[in-house]
Amino acid sequence: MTISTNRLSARDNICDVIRRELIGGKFDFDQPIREQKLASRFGTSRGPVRDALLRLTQEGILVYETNKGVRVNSPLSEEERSVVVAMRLHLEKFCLKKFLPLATDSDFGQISILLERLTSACDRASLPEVAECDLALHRYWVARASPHLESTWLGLSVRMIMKYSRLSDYDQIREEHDRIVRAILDRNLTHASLSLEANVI
Amino acid sequence: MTISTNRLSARDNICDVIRRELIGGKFDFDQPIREQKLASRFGTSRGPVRDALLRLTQEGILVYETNKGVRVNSPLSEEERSVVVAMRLHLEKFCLKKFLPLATDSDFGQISILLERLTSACDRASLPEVAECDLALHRYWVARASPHLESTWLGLSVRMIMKYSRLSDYDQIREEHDRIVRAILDRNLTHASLSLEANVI
DNA sequence: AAAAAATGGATTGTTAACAATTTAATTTGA
DNA sequence: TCAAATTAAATTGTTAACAATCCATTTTTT
Repeated sequence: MTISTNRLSARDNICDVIRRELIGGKFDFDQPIREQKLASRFGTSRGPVRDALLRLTQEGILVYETNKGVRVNSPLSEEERSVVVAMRLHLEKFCLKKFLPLATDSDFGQISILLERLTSACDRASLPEVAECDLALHRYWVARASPHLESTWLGLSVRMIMKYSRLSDYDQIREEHDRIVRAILDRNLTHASLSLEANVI
Repeated sequence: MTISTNRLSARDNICDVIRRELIGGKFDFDQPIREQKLASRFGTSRGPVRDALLRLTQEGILVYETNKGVRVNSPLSEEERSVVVAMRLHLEKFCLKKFLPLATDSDFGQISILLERLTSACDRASLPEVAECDLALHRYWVARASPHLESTWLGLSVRMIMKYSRLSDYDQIREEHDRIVRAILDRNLTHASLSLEANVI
């Protein structure tokens, strides 16, 4: 989560790195995650690692079993995924509606930068980076519109994006986000919502 | 969360107790929560307390700030709440649809017991207990229909139920849940969904 | 030989001490 | 007197050691 911190702690750092790798598909489903292994990898003790794993558990990426540690959660069924998609869409459309009127030039600048990064990641055809930039872009307007609902949105989105077969067509991703961002810069809510619906599936 | 454990650890215990108290309105909004205080109260060290607080943070009940600890999250705005309600309703109706065909007599027995507890809590007019029993009842069919989405559902529901002005009318609560459970025992999806819509608002 | 019991290694759960940071109180300076 | 700088207390962040539990292997028992 890291809701606005200056210097991010070991825990936050570990959490972000692991989440990125999980999103990028670096671990297999049901694969157990060992605390000590991560601790030595990040050069810390098991404490911060445990904290990070607990957070990811609550996000639904990992599953926890007492005295057995965590493992990568198995993927959602098609039905479950469609429910999550609908919820995320509902939430994100609400956030867009709230965001557009209060968006400043600075916001537009930030969004342009994030779109730039996403485009660049698509060019490099790097799936982990694409997934991360994709989330970061959407997250921007969610966080601006409703900090309260940011963690809810993150949980849904991360769960959605895992096992992302759709992420093969980088041209399409770039195109879809181009369209969303253009609509946002025009403050055109209808168009932005429609573009979002085409993208979040 | 405690996704199926035999003996629950200090962390799980603390987490459940604190969540219950938060739902019951024992803490004020924005009130800071001190680790040491809880630790001595539960007779443990700060470790398990930290774990529990992190979990509740991810559920959205608490807010975390680096080096400053956690505090009770401020309540959702009316708009935000209506979005959460819509999401929860969507999710829970899906779960009902999945649950009804696979429900066994044992399930019906469990649900009846949970309803009994809710009714009893209403009789005692104990708000914390009513809130807890309410959640436990709904949670039952969610967990049975889709363990994957249980934590998502919990996050939405807990966030919804905090600051529960609606929970004043205990007769209505009992009535609404009576209706939902009756529809479930009849395996009447249409009726169950409608009763749910009247309840989750 | 098969099932049950015991063993040892690996892993998680918990603790207490220490380090780093924040917060409040106190002192200092203009 | 008021604001800035300094100190002290409170609080969180991290660590390493120890306890409890799980899991695979070996031994024992029938």
